[in-house]
Amino acid sequence: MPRSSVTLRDVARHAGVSHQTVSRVNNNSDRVSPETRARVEEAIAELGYRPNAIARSMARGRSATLACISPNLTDYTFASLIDGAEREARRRGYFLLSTSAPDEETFAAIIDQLVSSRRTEGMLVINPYADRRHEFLPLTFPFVFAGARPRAEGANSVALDDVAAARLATQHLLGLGHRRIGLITGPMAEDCSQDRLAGYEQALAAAGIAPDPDLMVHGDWHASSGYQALVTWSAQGRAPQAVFAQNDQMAVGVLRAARELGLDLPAQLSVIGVDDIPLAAYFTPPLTTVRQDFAAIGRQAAALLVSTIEQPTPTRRHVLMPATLVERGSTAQARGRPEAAAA
Amino acid sequence: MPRSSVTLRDVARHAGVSHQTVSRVNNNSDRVSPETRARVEEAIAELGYRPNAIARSMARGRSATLACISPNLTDYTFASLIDGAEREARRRGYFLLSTSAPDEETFAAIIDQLVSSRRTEGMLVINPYADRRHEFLPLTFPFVFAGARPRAEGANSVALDDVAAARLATQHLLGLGHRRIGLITGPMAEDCSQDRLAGYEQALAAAGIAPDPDLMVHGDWHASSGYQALVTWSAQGRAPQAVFAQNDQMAVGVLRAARELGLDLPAQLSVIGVDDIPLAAYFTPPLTTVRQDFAAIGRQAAALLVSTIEQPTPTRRHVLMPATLVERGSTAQARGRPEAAAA
DNA sequence: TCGTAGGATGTGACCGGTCACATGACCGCG
DNA sequence: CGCGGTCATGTGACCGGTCACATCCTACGA
Repeated sequence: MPRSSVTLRDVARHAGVSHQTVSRVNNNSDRVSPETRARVEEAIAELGYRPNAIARSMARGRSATLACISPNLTDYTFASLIDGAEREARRRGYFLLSTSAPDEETFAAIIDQLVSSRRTEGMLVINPYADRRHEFLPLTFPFVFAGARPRAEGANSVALDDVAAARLATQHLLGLGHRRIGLITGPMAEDCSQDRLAGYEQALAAAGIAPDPDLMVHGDWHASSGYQALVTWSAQGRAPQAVFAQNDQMAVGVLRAARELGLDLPAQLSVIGVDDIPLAAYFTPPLTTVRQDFAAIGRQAAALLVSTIEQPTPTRRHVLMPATLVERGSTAQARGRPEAAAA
Repeated sequence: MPRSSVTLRDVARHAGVSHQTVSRVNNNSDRVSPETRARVEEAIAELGYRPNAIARSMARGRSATLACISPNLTDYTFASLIDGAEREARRRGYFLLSTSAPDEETFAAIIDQLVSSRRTEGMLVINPYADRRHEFLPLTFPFVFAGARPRAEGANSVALDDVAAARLATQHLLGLGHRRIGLITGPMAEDCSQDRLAGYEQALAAAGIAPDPDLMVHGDWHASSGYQALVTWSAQGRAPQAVFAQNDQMAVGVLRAARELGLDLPAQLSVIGVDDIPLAAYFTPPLTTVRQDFAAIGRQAAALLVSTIEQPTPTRRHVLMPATLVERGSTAQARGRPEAAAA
């Protein structure tokens, strides 16, 4: 794998043809005779020629590159989404370049480096409403949002059907006979927190239960906020029978707090989360959760982005992905009323 | 943020100067009079000009881009390493582009797309010995390995001091009075598994204990393999007093198996891992582990890569990063012999 | 008064591909 | 037999920057 800069013209000279003919061979044009093609291919192999992607991008005016930007790379939910997007992009002949921007400032800088400088043809934005970062997005560029509904501007987007997911979780708890169901939300600035709240309320309403504001706590997605929620409820003497945490991390925090408070799990407290993080089955008790298929969301998002780029007519779509219940050990029948079903 | 393709020459025309002068302003050359600079800057702002990164790369012959390739993006250890590398690269004026290659074939394709086509100036390879992927690396290109020792070819590398980390873990267990210490390794093709085995044996030797082959099991980094290890030991009636799992996931698997076997943790079994994954404190009992600073490893690796690129004389360095013990609840004094210290 | 140094600016080629178009050979058909 | 059509190939410009070098102007010392 020689590294010297062998160019198209070097190959042309070596093969005794014009640079254009080499270009045609490179691009599998059918306007080349088999003999010439063979000769050129031989020259390419001999010289170890590899086309220069930068020059090609320059000449073609397109980079065949997609970008993906998320608040960080370490969060499992983002990472697995990116993983899916990367595969799909590759499958469609694009290269996916992923970066992270912890704050708005970095976000703006990256947008400038990627979009304004024309390094990329489209962009996948994960969690655009994590802060005010969405305000830095140029309007006339192909974007797809992942994990959020598009707002005013209206980019395409792909997300979990958060309302349905929350309904599923809540219904599961209701089905077990629980009536006092606590809710721990994510940051309310994010769509998914809003939507999961809506789903929770819908399920409650369907069971004829009025949501109790004392049973709702706002968390920040981290385990510690779930932990804190239960500790606080408990201190106030108003601990729920069951808790729906809007993500697994917070659910795990609840589990820990319950253990430290000496509760018998799941007998005295049922806990359900959302996501199905990799080690969910290894907590005590194994976590019941509503699974979302991040890889599928990523694939969908990448596919949507590609079609947005390639199709002249701008579509405005919001794709919702289904959630599935994964029952493990952290939820159980409500005590004392074995068959008290809701609704 | 206008998206039209305003070029350098458009700006030049608008400002009534030559294209070169605009280029000089762009690059903060001091060879421009303040008045001219002001005029050009005004034109830039008016037209919404943004330099085209592709064209610049082309003309300069360098892309100011680094690439990072890992087996996947979802593994926390990789992701946090990349996160650190990304920050450092940015700080040094490079853009870090990260990709993942699950298998050798994809790896080779990506190398081709990134390296041979001159899109990137250097590359960070995470876990180069995950399979035979390292064989696809061109020798004459700036590489830095992360999480592995360089072999024959000898690229630069940065990794945890695995030997010391394993010694630390083993010494911790020895210090608690344990003598029968089980070891669960990662895949033996990887350096870190080898090195962690060496550290374990060193600590044992220093305590005058001969390693017992029956107490060593090979795992695959996944929790299930840790789970399986304890189940098997137990079935054979040779369960150890304490287990050193070469990573946290496997340690968590051991924890779960122990619980299912009805063991009282940590009284009947001490477990220690390596990594300090995010939710380590939320398992039951909270996991004692040897922490490695992935972000720091990533930063170091990026820094080393940049200096390799920028310095003409090729250095061959292998940087080792320190590990620290994080004591939580999964390890405890050996039963019956409260002060039986080793060595 | 002139030569010259050095700052400010302009000129044209070049990076390595692709594009649009030109050319020449060969073919079939009226 | 001449002409249009198709195929294989070549020519030169072009993408949007940067580089090396040329040029012009001014100030300063001899």
